[in-house]
Amino acid sequence: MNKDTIVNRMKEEGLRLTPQRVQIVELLFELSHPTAERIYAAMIEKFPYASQATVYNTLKMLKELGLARELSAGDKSSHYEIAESEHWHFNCRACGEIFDLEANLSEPLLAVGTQRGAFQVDSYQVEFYGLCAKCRV
Amino acid sequence: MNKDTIVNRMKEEGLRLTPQRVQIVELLFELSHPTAERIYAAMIEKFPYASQATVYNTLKMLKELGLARELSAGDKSSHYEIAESEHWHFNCRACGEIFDLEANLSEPLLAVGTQRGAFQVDSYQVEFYGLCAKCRV
DNA sequence: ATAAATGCAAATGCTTTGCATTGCC
DNA sequence: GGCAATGCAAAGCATTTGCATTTAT
Repeated sequence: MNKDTIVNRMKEEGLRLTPQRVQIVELLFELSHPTAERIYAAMIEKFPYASQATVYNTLKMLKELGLARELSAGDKSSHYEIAESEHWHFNCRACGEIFDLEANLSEPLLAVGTQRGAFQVDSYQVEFYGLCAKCRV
Repeated sequence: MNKDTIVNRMKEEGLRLTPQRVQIVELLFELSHPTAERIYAAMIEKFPYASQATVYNTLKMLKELGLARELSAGDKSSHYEIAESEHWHFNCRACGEIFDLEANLSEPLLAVGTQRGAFQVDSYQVEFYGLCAKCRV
C-alpha cells in the first residue's frame, strides 16, 4: 500500500483531498505506529491551526475504508498504522517502540480462531510484550 | 487458579481481605470477561454503597499481583479475567461475547515474537474478531 | 455554488486521584 | 489502635460531537 493507492481510493469515494488529510496520510507512512497525539504534534509544524478533531476524523475515515488500522493493545491511547499486509507486533515496554513481525502461522492460527469453522473470523491480531533487543540490557 | 489461591496470595502480601475485594474476586469467576462497569453493576446488589473506585483499585491490585488480566482489545472499556493458564480470545462483534480459545501453537508463535532470541517476550495475546456460532445468521 | 471538511470548544466516557471516614488486622 | 481501604466527588485523558466558518470540487 502506498500514498497513491490511498489518495485514489479517497477520490473514488468522493472524499475531498484536503492538505490536512494528505499530510496525515504521509505522516502515517513516516512515523512508526504513531498515536493520534503524535500525528497531531507533527501536523501543527506544517499546519499550526490544525485541530485534533481533524486528526481523529481522518483516522476514523481511513479506518472505515480499510486503509488504516487502529492498534488498541497496551497503552491508554491507540496507535495507528497503514493497513499493510498481515503482520504481528512486538511492543517494547521500555522504549515503547512497536515492531512489525512477519506473520507466518496464519493458517493454523485461524483454524483455532474459527473453532474449525464454527466462528467467522473477520480479523485477528497478535501482540507480543516485552523488551526489544536494544532495551534488554 | 481458584478463589483460595487468590485470597492466600493477598494474605501473603499483607493486603486486607475486605468483603468488597472478596466479592470482586468472586464476580471475576462468575462473569465472563466483565468490564469494570459490569462488575460494579453486579456489586451494588450486595453492596449498595460500593464505589467504582473500589472496583478499579481492586482490579489494579489483582493485575499487579498477576492474579487478573486486563483485556484492552476492541472496546473503549477494558475487560477483565482471572489469570488462568495461557489461552486466546474470540470477540464477537454482534453479541459482544468473548470466548476463550485453547492456545496451542505457543512455541512457534513465541519463536516469532522473540525474533529467534533477539527480543525478550514477557507476555503475548491473540485476539480474534468476527461472528460467533450463534450470531453468524 | 455548495456541500463537505476544518477548527474550536464543549461534551462524553472511562479511569484515576484526593481526602475524609470507615473498618480490617 | 493504626493504617490501609472505602466511598464520594472532582479531576484527568483520550476521543467525540456540535456548530459556525472555510474550502475543495
